Amino acid sequence: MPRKTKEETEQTRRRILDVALDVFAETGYTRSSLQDIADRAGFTRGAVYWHFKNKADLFAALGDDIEGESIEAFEDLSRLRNRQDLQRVLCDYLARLETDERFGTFSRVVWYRTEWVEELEPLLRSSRHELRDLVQWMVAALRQLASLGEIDPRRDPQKDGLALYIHFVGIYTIWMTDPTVLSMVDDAPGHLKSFLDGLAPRPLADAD
Amino acid sequence: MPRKTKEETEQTRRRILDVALDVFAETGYTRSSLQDIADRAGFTRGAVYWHFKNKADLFAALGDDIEGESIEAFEDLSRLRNRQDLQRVLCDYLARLETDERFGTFSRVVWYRTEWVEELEPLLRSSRHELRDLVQWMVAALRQLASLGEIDPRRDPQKDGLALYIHFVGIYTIWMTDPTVLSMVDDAPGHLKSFLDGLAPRPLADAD
DNA sequence: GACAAGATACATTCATGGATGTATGTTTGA
DNA sequence: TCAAACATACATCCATGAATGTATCTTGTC
Repeated sequence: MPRKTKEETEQTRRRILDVALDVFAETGYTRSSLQDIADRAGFTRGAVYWHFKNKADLFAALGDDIEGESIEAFEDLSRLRNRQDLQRVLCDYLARLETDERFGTFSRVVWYRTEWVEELEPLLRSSRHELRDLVQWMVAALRQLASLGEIDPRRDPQKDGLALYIHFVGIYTIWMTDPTVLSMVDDAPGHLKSFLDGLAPRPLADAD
Repeated sequence: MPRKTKEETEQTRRRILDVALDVFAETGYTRSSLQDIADRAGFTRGAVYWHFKNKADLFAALGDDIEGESIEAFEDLSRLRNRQDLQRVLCDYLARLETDERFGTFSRVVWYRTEWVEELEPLLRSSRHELRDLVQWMVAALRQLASLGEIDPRRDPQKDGLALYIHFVGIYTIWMTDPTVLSMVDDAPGHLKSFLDGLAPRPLADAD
């Protein structure tokens, strides 16, 4: 039954996107066939090819749809005024993985259900690389906070940035590979806070 | 030219294994074809099918060949006598990723070049799951050290075990996704040591 | 406001290629 | 000479992508 309402058309597009995320999460990107996606969405491959150029394009559309401006929180350093701001940025991102199911699932697909191949580099770049570049951002963030007197000036921001990155990636990866081990909302903030507090100017006597 | 010496036969088997590791690392498991592997090894698929049942079997053989008794270091807790022992076990494992190139490459293939699918579960289990189960081991290890007076008894081994696991997985993952960010041999020990030292009975005054 | 005309939103079909697995050669070392 | 150690050939399957079919919504026109 062709030629539907614009609204119906948009529904089928979203339906395909939703099913694709599930299928990718179950089967992995490479082994997922457009046939299977179309079947489970209740359409044929014709519908998929109408809305998306091919599987890679479908995957990219999924990313655009889900990620949106998620990582933009890491963009502007100037807004970081104290350690708590930094903690909030990091924890908000982590918490969203748990809160926003589609975001969490998609991230898991990107990291652990998709074999890295050159063809997919531009698609994975947005997700994988942004996370990879986070070290630099963290070092810069710590420098910024140090200049504001929020961090002991005698510390090495390079080294602390790496340590912070280790914490972040560790939490990220553990949750990715097994969400039952820790909770992004309940456990992550405590770990990051205790680490960031350890960077404070005076060890434990800042009762100002 | 069939019917070779036993030694020659073993050479082709190893050659196929070596090439397979390279191909898997480059192309990813799913997209690697036995055709490509055979070509680059200088044989035909016939040779591959002679030595291995199929691709999954080849992958499993690779794992057996490389991993060997690598994780057995984590087996017996009883040998842990002090914090340094624990640090050594962890650091040795991490360092081996960098030192033993085949081990490092294979681990990367398992985690980041292979889409998780049911068919491969028994194969990935040995690598992925052992790492996943490490939390439990770490908690137990910390309990053991606490009973030996190596760790402040007022601390929570459950929480510290998770924190240690976060460190370990963080370092592991960062190196996996980009080995240039940190060195397993040079950087990892320092990070783990400073964490473990923080668990000592008396904060900073144990100059016994 | 009714009615073509054309575009849309798919379904169907087909051609192609690539990968797998198996069956069958073929040569030579033991 | 037999069987090991491959090479070759073959049958099968499945996914892709494009081409084509088609029914219906939309739009312009009177």
